[in-house]
Amino acid sequence: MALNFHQLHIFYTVADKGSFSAAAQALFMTQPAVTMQVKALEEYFGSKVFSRTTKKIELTEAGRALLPYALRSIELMKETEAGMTKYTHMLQGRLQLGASLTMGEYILPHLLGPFGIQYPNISVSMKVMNTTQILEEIVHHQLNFGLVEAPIDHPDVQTEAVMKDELMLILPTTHELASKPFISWTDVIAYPFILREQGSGTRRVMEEELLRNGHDPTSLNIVMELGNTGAIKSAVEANLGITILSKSAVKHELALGLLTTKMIEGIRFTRSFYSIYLRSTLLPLSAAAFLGFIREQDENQRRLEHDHS
Amino acid sequence: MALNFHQLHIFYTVADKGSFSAAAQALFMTQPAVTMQVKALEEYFGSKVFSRTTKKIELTEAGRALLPYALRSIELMKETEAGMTKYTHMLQGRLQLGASLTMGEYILPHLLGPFGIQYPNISVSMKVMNTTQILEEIVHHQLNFGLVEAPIDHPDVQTEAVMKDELMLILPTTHELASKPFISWTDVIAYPFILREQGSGTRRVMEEELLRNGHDPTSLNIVMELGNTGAIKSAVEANLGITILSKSAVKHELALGLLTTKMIEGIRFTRSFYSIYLRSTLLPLSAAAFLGFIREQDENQRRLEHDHS
DNA sequence: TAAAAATACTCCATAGGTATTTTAT
DNA sequence: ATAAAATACCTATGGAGTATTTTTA
Repeated sequence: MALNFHQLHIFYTVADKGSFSAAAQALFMTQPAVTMQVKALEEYFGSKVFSRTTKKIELTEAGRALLPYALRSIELMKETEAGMTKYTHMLQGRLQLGASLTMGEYILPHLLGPFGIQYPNISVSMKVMNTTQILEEIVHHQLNFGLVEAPIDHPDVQTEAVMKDELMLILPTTHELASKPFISWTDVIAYPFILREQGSGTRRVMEEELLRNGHDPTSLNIVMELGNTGAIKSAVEANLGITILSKSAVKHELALGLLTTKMIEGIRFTRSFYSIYLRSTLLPLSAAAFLGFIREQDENQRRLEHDHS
Repeated sequence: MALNFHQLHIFYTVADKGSFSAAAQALFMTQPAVTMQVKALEEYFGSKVFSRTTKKIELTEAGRALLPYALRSIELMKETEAGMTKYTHMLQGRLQLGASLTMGEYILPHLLGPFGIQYPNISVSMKVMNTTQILEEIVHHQLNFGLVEAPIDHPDVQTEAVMKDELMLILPTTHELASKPFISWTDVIAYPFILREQGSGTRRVMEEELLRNGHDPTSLNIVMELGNTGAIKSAVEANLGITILSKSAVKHELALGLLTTKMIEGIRFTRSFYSIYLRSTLLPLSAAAFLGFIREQDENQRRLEHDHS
């Protein structure tokens, strides 16, 4: 047999965990299988890579030499998969996704549609639960991927900020506030305000964020409540009022110069989301594709923002 | 199946050769096997990597993206094997070595002994033939490794300079020529000279090199002909005469300060040897071990030379 | 004596081979 | 028409599992 990624991956995991059984668990295989692969590696190189007693395992000189190569090969595998996600449109597979309440309720529905179009052969199953439960299921290989609202500190889990969403004040380009350099909360409540109907997710997020920033949503001068974001944007364009929406919701109108976004003095409506997944196991390609997809969305948004900054 | 070196290697070879059949030949496997592995890779990524008609093969966008990763993975494999040769002492295997006449007659006998001690489980078979024949057998997988006297220019063959041997004038540290900054051929023939007996390989190499540099070996003032290099060194140490030997033959005496080496004005007894092997196929570990072994010898020599320069 | 690793065995997936068919120039 | 890739089919190997034994702290 020739040298291969798989054995190096197993070798690395054993070295990392300091035990064959622990590595087996992390790799979701049995201990004898791990023993076998390490043995094969040792036969290949004609040299033991671990000096082992039942209680303690230690890298030999050869093992210490091999370790950095093994690490690099794992990195390279991950890079390769990440670099290839753009081309995985017809990929088959199953994506088992855990999402926090907010993620699952307000963000993912808008992502899963387009994702399903791009990847018609990946079946996505999403479970909405709290962060602790998601973490638990990821560690036990019940889920291969999670999206949560706070970074996770766990040695086996990789956390990465994947989306930044920012709510902004949305005005017609011609609005008198558009030329004002600094806009305060007092300015905002002085003008007619348009928003989504009571009970909508978008409205709830907006109100929660306002409260978090110490402002009372009921002090807004609400002139209109509309059933969808498109209607709100049209109303603002028609100069019927102003609103607060996520920047990404108005990217087209920004591009066309119909609307402008403004920050409100002393208020920051930013939040990040975090992808979490097992460090030890290679992310399934379907999950890698999803992660790539999310990053792409994020990039597009960022690029648009940049074009109009 | 997970991503692996093997498939990337095959993919790269197909891209490199521009044909499945050619790649199969280079990889020493059959065309259907190559087709299979490429297909598996394409299924893995959910995307074709080649657009193929029977006459022409072309990388798709995905293929172009994958190519650099494949190359890197091959490089990494090679690096890993090269980096691990130091630890492959108990390696099993067969090394089929082709060597040019000079290599096989004068150099290899001195290397194969120590190599056999370090690698008792590698059986070495050496074939002495001319460079063209060696090249031929390497390309057709009859030999996995060759050592020749000139660099080879062939697209599928990797050439690397592996040993530099230099003959030097050897003197006792106390000899009056030792303090002379420049030594000419006239100086050399003015002093008693010691060398190996007629018919010895070392003597033959030395005489050939002298002739190549335009000097007549018979003009030497020969006072002694001895049966082995050790005896010659002792004789020179005892101030019975001077000699010409390869630098590496006197490294211990140089280190101990018993002898000095000098260049002879206008004469350069240098020559390089070259290892040659197939670029497309991964060098068998036994061959890699041998290459590493040769490099090590070379390094030791170089280091010693440096210490006394 | 109680864990962790090694061994024995069984089974199945898959890689590779041979023979053949399809395809595109 | 021909050369190259794809397909069909078969075999053998080896990777992974379960069950068990060996090892050493």
